[in-house]
Amino acid sequence: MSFSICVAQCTDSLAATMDDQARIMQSIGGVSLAGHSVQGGMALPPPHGHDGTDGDGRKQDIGDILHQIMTITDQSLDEAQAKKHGLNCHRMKPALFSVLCEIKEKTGLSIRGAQEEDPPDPQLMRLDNMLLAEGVAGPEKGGGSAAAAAAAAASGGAADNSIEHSDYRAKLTQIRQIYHTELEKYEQACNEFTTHVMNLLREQSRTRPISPKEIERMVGIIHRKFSSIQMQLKQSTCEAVMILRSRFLDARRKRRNFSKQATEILNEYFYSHLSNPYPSEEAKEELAKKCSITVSQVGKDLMPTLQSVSNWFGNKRIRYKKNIGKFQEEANLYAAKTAVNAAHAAAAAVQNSQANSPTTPNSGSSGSFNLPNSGDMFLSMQSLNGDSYQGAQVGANVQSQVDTLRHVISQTAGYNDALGGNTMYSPHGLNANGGWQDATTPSSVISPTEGPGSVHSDTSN
DNA sequence: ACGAATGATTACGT
DNA sequence: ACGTAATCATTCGT
Repeated sequence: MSFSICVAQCTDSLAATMDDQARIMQSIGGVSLAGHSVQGGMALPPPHGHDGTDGDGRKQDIGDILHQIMTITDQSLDEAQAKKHGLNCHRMKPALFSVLCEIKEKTGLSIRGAQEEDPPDPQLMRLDNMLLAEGVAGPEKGGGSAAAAAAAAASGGAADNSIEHSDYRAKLTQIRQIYHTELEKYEQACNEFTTHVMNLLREQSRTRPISPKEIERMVGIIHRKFSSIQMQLKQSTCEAVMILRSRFLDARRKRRNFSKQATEILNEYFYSHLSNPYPSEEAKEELAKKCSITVSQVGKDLMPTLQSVSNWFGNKRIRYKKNIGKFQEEANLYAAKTAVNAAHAAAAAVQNSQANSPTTPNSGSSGSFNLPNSGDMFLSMQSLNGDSYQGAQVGANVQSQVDTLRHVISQTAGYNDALGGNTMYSPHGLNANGGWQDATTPSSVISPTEGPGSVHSDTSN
């Protein structure tokens, strides 16, 4: 469509003269059509000097309309609505619209500058990954809370065995919650704003030409803006998690020792399973639970978690292996304790079997691990020390240990092994390679770093 | 204050 | 995933 035709339409509807055409064109040209080859053989005559006021009035009229269109977005919504309606009904509207279309076509070509560089922002990706890894983003970690609930239930009402851990998790879920609500808010706001803008643009496209491409571009801009806001949210969330994490780790770094009882229990297990001190998952759990139960919760002693038990055994194994001599005394001590347990258990068993049927050996087991594999223990100590000290040792320790061991005894199962002398179990510790060898391959290659029995055969000490 | 003991973490291997 | 070995950081006993 040519400009002249459009202007002709325009002037037709206004029943304007040729002069008026020229004036209109001039005034439009004033907008941004300078240099445009509008003429098309129709030369622009200079304005006649005599049609002054009338022409000026119309010029004013057109200018007004244009001005109104230009400033329509600056006005309040109601005003704009009213004006828009007025403009839409204006006689000159279709013509003007066409003019604007053409103008736009000529000038709008240059709007092709900032093509969205969509390659995802590496930093955003980093943040996303971190949030995902930290469990803030991504699927609801129902597994974790369910597991925690299960653990709490399993421990039979006993408090969660990792206060700090649950504290950390609580804080993390808090962060997570905030993050998600904020994110949702942003998303909602973004959508709302986008639809609003789109509606607005569609509405405006009736008065001024707006291509779908432009709307798309605008939407893209909005999305980018909002995603930059989201990035800020993600960033601050990450920071919060990092702070929480570091604080949590700091708290854990400030380690506290286990309680005496907890250490006792762990040591008992260790030395009674010296041949294979690798507690199973269940055994570890059992140990952790026992330690937590034994320990009075109000104390400031650290309650071992399953992880702690694993750590403890890891440390113990390595340190024992590194310097068996140093642990000799401890080993003897716990051997004696276990012996005491066994003795008590044996006595109890005897009593029991006297009172009841002797054919129910393990009936009293309360589902605890086979704590003192005493056969293992006795032989182990014997071979380590070279002579049979155990009787005396037991005698020396019975009185002093009875009280502290009572609770263990009550929980002890499998005492029949001790009674029956389960010699199938080979007493051994480390093999020649420095590792704990298989329980089924007996060996005499027990090599403490110092002479066997050279120090600790003295039981009175 | 110092060193030993000790719980936790890390790097690495399987 | 779990174990070992080395190491860190704190606590404990002196």
